[in-house]
Amino acid sequence: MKGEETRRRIVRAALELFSERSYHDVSMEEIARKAGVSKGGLFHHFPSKYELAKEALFYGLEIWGREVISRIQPLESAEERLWAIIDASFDFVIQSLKFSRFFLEVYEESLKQKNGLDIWKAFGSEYLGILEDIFREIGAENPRVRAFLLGALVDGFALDYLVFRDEVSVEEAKKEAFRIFTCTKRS
Amino acid sequence: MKGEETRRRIVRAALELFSERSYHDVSMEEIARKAGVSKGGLFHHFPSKYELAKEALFYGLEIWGREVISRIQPLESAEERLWAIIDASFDFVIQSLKFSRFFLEVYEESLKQKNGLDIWKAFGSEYLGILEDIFREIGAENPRVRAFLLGALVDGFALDYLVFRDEVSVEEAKKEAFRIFTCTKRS
Amino acid sequence: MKGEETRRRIVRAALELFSERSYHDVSMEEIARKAGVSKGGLFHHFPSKYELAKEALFYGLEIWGREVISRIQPLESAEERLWAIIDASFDFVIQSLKFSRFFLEVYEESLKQKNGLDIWKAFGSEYLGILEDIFREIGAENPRVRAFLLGALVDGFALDYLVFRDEVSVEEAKKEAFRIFTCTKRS
Amino acid sequence: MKGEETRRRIVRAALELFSERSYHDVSMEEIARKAGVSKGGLFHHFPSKYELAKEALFYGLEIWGREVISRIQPLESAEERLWAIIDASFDFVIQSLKFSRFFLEVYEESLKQKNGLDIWKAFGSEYLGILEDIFREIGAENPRVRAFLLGALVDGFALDYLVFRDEVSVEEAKKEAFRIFTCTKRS
DNA sequence: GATGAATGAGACTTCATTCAT
DNA sequence: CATGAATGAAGTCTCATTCAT
Repeated sequence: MKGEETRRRIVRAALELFSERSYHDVSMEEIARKAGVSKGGLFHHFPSKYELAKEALFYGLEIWGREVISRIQPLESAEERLWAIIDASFDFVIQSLKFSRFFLEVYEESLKQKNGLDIWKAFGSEYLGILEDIFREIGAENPRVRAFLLGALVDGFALDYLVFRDEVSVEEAKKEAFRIFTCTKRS
Repeated sequence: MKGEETRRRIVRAALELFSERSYHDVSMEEIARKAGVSKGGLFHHFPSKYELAKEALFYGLEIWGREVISRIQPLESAEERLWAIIDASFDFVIQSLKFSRFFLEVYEESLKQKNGLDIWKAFGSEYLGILEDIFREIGAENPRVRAFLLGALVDGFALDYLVFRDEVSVEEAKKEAFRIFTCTKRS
Repeated sequence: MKGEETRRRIVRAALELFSERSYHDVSMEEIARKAGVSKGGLFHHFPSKYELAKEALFYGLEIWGREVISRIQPLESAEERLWAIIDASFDFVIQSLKFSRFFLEVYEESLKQKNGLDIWKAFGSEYLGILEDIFREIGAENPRVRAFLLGALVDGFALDYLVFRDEVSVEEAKKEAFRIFTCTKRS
Repeated sequence: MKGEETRRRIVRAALELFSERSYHDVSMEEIARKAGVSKGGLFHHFPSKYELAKEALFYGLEIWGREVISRIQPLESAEERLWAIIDASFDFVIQSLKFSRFFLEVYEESLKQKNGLDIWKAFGSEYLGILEDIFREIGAENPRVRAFLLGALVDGFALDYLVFRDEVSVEEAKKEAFRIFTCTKRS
């Protein structure tokens, strides 16, 4: 199946470019060049730039998701699993610093589409579900909300770290995040 | 001075539009129309779209900053002040939901400029300094990092709330955030 | 190949327009209209106005160069060849009066480009080489410099003739130019 | 008279800028800044950019003309005077290399004006008259045309020298020019 | 399946010029 | 005399998308 292979090549090229520069700064022409396809070829496989970006984004998220899950699976205690997630998330964030920006941009575009928001919930819910279970085990008062906050923290960290990278140590940040998110005040 | 008044009108128009739609979706033409100026007039006051956006962003940040500080000032205990900040920050995020996106976009543009990152540090440092003092008083192990994490949480919250607004209650989020950020494990 | 044909049509349209009016007075829109292409089509074939102008200029120069060489080839004596060149050069200048202005304008633009001067040397050197050989045969003291001066004279003539066309006869100018450039003082 | 002084300052600023960069590349704003005047001030003194450029050009030409004449006056023989002119002209050309380009540009603009050509003849005729007298004394067959050719040579030299400055020595060029322009074949 | 020529709308920006103050 | 805010037309260029081959 030659088409499938081409399609994958396009998605990978797009993901790389979108992870480096902003949605509007990457042109279809450039993606085509990088993927070794003609411009027409792109539109043969994807009806629009937005659809391609969306697919590239989810491709990236899936890779990351699998990574996280594989790290968690062998672990027993909720705290260990939480640490593994924080560890993996923060690492991911600084490995592909601009990825979150890409996330936001695709999100931005999705707002202009009909029912554009729907695609996000599916993904987010799965992630939140895992965290929620962990926080419930730990004994947090409001596991769902705490899960949401950790997600937000990771996303925000991705943004801010770009600015303050020389003032904050990632390892310290992980430890502090772990510390506060495992906090269960009893009183 | 007539110029100053026009300039302010432009900044306000820009802020409004940028808070609603993305940087690339708002054209200078549109800003001009909304401000009641000619397109040329815009460039008389601002050398480029980016500079205008930057000014509009900082105009917005300043408003918000003043609001937060006025809420904090009368408060005595560190915990009260922390709550006031969380309260104000989350409220601000909800009120002008898209503002953070705008923040990110200007930030994005600034990466393309020479020394583009510098402008952020000044603002961020002031904010972080205030938080750091609070966390020191509270007795956090690593006040600087915790301050940074709260900043990140707020930024991330702004993003994610757009997607999950019907699943998460802002008030619950505030409370949970306050809970974990005031956590000081002694053990 | 359809693209090649369109490209040629564009170049020809550009040459015509640039030969009539100045670089800044001719807009890409106008060239597109004349070539029967859309504005975007121009930029599909040429990355910028400058590149298009450059190509149009060299297209014109090549036509002229071929003409000159075909006139020279059958001639034996150096003096005959010199006359043929002067004859052809002055004629060319009169025929396409504004062409030299165009030459100068592209040259002007090239100064703003990196290594912009390089393109001229190649062309100029070939032309100068031919002249130098002729002057050496004639017995000029400094054939290289004299070749350069004849080139300069032709270029300057192109400019000045625009102003003084009703005071100077081209044929007389040719003769006088031939007279002084064949001069070899022995003393 | 304060106005006169301002006017002169503007003309000088304009001349400097136009000698460095092209007519279209120099904006009225820039001239105003350099002259220490407001943009409105420029238009108070000159009705348009073209008129200002024209005045600046003639201001430059006059300076140069006076220089040449002062060098010639004390000289007796026609050959000495010719040498002085060639010497001065070539020197002038390389001192303010871009001046001739400026000349051409103003000329270009003048073509768009009604009766735009007239202004040139006056100046050119004076210059040509002086040369013509010299060539008549020397015994040239066609003094008028030869005068015209020397003018053209100088203008063309200005252009070409920019490209070939490292291949041609100005002093050699002067000598060779003098040699051929004093040539009087008797036969 | 794939190509790449072609489109056309729209973007940012520049700039000479005008005019109220 | 002088200012500088304001204008509006025009310019170059970008880019997602379409379509004949």
